Amino acid sequence: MRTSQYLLSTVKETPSDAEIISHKLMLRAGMVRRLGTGMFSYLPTGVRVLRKVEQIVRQEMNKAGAIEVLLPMVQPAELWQESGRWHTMDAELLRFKDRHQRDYVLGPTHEEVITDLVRREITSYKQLPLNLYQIQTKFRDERRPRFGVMRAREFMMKDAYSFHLGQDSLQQTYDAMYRAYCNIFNRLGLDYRPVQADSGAIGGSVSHEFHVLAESGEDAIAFSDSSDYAANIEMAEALAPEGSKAAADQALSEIATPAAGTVAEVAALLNIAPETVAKTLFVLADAGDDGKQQLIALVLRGDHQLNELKAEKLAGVASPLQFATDEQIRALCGAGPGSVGPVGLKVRIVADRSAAHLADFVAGANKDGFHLTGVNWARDIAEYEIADIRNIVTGDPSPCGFGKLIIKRGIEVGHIFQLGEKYSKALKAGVLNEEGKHQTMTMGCYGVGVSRIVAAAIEQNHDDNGIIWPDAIAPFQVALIPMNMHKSVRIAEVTEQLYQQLTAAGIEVLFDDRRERPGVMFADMELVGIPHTIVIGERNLDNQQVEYKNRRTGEKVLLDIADVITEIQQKITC
RNA sequence: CGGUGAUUGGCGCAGCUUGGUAGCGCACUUGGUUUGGGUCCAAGGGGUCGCAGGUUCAAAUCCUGCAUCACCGACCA
Repeated sequence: MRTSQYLLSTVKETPSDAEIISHKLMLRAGMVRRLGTGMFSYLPTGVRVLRKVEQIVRQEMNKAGAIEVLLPMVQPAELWQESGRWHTMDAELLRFKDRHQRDYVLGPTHEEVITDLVRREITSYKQLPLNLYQIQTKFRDERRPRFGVMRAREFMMKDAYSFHLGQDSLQQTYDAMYRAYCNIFNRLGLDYRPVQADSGAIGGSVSHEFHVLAESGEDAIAFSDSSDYAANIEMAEALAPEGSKAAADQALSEIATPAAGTVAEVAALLNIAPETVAKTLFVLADAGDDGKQQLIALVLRGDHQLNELKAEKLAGVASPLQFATDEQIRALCGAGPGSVGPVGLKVRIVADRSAAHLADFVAGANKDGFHLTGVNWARDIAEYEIADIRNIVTGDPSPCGFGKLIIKRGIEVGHIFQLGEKYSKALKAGVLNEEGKHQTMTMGCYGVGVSRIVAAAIEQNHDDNGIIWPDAIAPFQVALIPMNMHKSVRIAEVTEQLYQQLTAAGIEVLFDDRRERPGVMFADMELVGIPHTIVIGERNLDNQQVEYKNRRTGEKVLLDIADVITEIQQKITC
């Protein structure tokens, strides 16, 4: 490709609405333009990268035995009503009507459509297992789209859905997808980690997220510093503190703490560490027989944070998790949220493992402006349960039993999930089994955020001058930069010849034939992030040489013109 | 959805307090100059000042409403 015939569309200044580096660089490098909130037009350079990512995903999916399909983006409401998500998905689902006033949705995902397709096509267990995938545009009406294509409303996704007669078969495909995903991210050249994203519900570990590690990541991931353990921070188990609990030494006593509501204020006032203060939160319980929702007290160590997902999973806790209002708390405790504690409460009390390990601790007195010191479990609070309800913090022991946890940030670019029968049951998707009996299929689903990978790759690969593409997904592999081509016939001829040879060798070349000054060309090629550059100048031509420069390492070497093709082929690592 | 802020040429911004019908840099066009790291000089083209209404002799500027966009928060198979 010649720049004079290409739409490079690079810009010097950063549009003011770009926040993170990948968004800024994608705009500056002429990859995307914003059309509306969370909607982007892809310019030629952006499309090239997107297609590269797609192609790698496609190849690895095919290799893993999945079969490509293409499903409609516009889907009839009936299917969503059948699965129940017409009502449960709510605002994220973009709905609209056609000229006949029939309801439709813009597909945010395709479980319904694929399950409908398979229930029509598949009738016998002999046709299973089956793993179908597509690479297609999705639309989710996110409440807050941000970070450019990273969290856009319209985005490109690979989604695969597998169908099985039973759990064993599902597990096999799940494992195959896990390996395929590792292959994909290895080939993309990204620093990523598979992360446990769920456990429990069906038993074992049934969901993994694949995260590209980056400071700007929206998700926090807990890693063991001495094993392969990695889990979404929401899922990481917080173990009970080691050793036995200290004995109760102090007597229970009340102390005035005027104007001290938060743990930090109480700790400062009493000149004690926050971890010796217990904080008490109230959530609503499931409705009882009378239809009323009691409160449940959750007690945490002052320096810890409630993990809402863990709390929501506690038996008896209303789902979705709802916090009690100040009025409800006052009605129960006789005090405001800043002065409440577990002593004397007439409701169910759940203490976090670490909070339950405290002795002689401080807690609200259930009397405005007062706290209790010397509080002890059992002695002062007869009935309580112990559970893991907090977020892990750096330094916690790893649940795998090896090492301590460290927390890093990641961008979720893949998610594999064992769905079970959720959709196949709702849509009555079954086959006849060996006994000739109808059996509901078991499903798995496997997503890769294709457009998000593009942004994540930039987050991980850039410098002050712009993007540094891994070879596998670079829009062009080689940039040809001639010096003064328009004044030197010799330069023009050599460059033209190199362009022909490289292109003939199957290498993607961007030949900068614009009538621009060298600085402009260097800056643009670096901004766009082309990994390998060849500079053709008079000086080196005298020795039948050109200069090679590596975008990532900055390495510069002189190459004999005759060797350029073979040298470049060796340097391209994909 | 709540909070905050923004909206002036393709992009980045000034002008608004104190009303008098718009300016700078980049980009673009033309001519010259320069040519291994975003040259320099000159001359040009391009704007219903987000939309609607109001106040006023006069509104980018003051008032009201709306829209769009962004940030923080909540939310996110």
